[in-house]
Amino acid sequence: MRMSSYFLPTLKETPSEAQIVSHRLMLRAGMIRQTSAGIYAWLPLGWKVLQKVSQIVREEQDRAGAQELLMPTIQSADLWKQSGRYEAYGKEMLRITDRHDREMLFGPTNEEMITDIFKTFVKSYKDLPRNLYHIQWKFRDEVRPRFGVMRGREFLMKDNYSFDLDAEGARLSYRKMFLAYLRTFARMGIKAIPMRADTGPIGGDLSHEFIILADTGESQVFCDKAWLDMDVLADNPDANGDLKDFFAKYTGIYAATEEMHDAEKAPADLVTARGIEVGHIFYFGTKYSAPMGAVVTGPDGQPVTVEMGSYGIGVSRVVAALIEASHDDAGIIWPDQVAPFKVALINLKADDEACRSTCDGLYARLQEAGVDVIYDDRNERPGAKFADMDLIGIPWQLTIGPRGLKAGTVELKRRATGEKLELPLEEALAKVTA
RNA sequence: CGGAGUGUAGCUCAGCCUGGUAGAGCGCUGCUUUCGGGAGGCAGAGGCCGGAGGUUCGAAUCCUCUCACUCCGACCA
Repeated sequence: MRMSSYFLPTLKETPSEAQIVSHRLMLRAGMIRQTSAGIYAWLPLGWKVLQKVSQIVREEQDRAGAQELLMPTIQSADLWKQSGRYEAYGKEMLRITDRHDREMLFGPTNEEMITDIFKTFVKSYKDLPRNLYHIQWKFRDEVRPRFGVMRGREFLMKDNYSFDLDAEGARLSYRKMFLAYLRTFARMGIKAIPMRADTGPIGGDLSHEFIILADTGESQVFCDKAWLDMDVLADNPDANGDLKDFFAKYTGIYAATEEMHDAEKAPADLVTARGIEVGHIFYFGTKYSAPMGAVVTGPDGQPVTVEMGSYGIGVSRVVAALIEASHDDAGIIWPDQVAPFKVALINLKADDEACRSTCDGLYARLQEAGVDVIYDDRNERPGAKFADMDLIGIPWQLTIGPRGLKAGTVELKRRATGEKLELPLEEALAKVTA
C-alpha cells in the first residue's frame, strides 16, 4: 500500500475524550472514528487489524473442529420469550419494532437463535457432537460506554455453541475450546490467562475468563508466577485426544479474578496485576436446550436434551487490549502476527531519483515476496514519516535515504526494541522476508 | 440510573462573567526556504458559535426548553 493514496488520517494531537491509552492511540493512528456513544466506524487501518485478529480466531476455531456460519444481527423477540430471557435481559438489550409492530431486537448474544437452528435440523445422537460459531456484530446498550472499543455498545464478537449428548461429551467440548483459546491468544503474541469465573445468571458449573495482563486493565487479578513461563504452542497437546492431562495441568496453576481470589489458596509466588477480559467460556448444560426443546433421539430410542456450552471472544476488544499490552510513548507496537503491515518502507527523500527508484524496486520485490508492506512515498519531512510509522506500530521499518544509498546501506529498525541496523540492501531484504 | 461537566474551524482550545464586525496554535492549500526523528517564512481557504424559542436597537455571550457528547459512581451473560 502506498501511503500517498492510503486513507490514513493520523492525528498529532490527542482527542480530548480519550482516557485510556488504547483509545488515544486508536484515534491518533486513524484506526477508528466514533459515530455515536460507544459506536465506532473502523477505518482502513483499524479494519485491517480487526481482520487479522479475526482470522487467527477463525483458524483456531476451525482447528478445534468448530464450523463457521453467520447468523443475523437482528432477531425476533419470539425466540427470547421461549428462553425466558426477553424479560430477564433488561435494558441492555436494544429492542426495536418493525413496520408491522413486530418486536425485534439487535442481538446481544445468540444462544436462542443457534439453539433454534440446531433443534430444527439435528434429531439424532448420531449427529452429535456439533460446535458452531460465527463472528458477528453484537449490540449491548451499556449504560455508560467508555474506553473506546474496549467497552463499546456495538462490538465484534466470535461466539460459538457446542452441543453434546451428555455431560462427559460437553466437558470434552469445553476442554477443546479451552485449548483453542489458549492457542488463539498465544498466536496473537499475547498471554491470556484462564481464570476460574463465576458463572453468574447464565448458569452452569464450569466457566473460565481469559484475561490479558496489562497495567491499564480494568480489574485486579492474581496468578501464580509460573503462568508467565507457560507456552501452550510449545506444549502443543494432541487436539484430538481427551485433553484431560492438559486441562488438569493448566487449571492446576493458580489464577483468579478479584471476585474469586482466595488468599489462603494462593501460592507463594503470586503475581498481582491488572487484567482485561478478552474471552469467556461456559458449560451450562441444558439451560437453553430444555426450555427451547433441543432434544435428540438417543441410542436407546429415548429423547435426550442436549448439553450445551458457549464460548465468546470479544474480537474488537482484543484489538484494544493488544494495544494496552503493547505500546510506548511513540505509539502502538503491534505483535508481528496481528500487525496491519509487516514492513514499513520509508523513502526519506521522495523527490530524489535514486531514493525513489530504489524504493519502488524494493516495494515491488516485497510485494512479490508476499510481504504486507506499507510504502511511505509521500513528500513529507523525515520526522513526520518516522513519527507516523512509530505511531501505527509497524514491526519493521526499512528506511532508504540519500546518505545510506551513498554508503550502500539502508536502515532497518525493529519497532519493538528500537534497535537500528545499517545493512546492505539485500541483507535487510532477506531479514524482513525471512 | 444518581452526580458533575462540555458543545465555537478538521484537532486542541480562547472569547461568555461585564451583549456591540468570529479568534489562536496545530492541521489543510499555494509559493518559498528546507530536508536523517512531527523545522522556518509569506500568502490563503475554512464557522448559522449543537438546535429551537425568548429578552434586547443588537446575542457565541443573558434566560427557557431541547439534543448530543464526556467524566465520576453504581452497573457490566
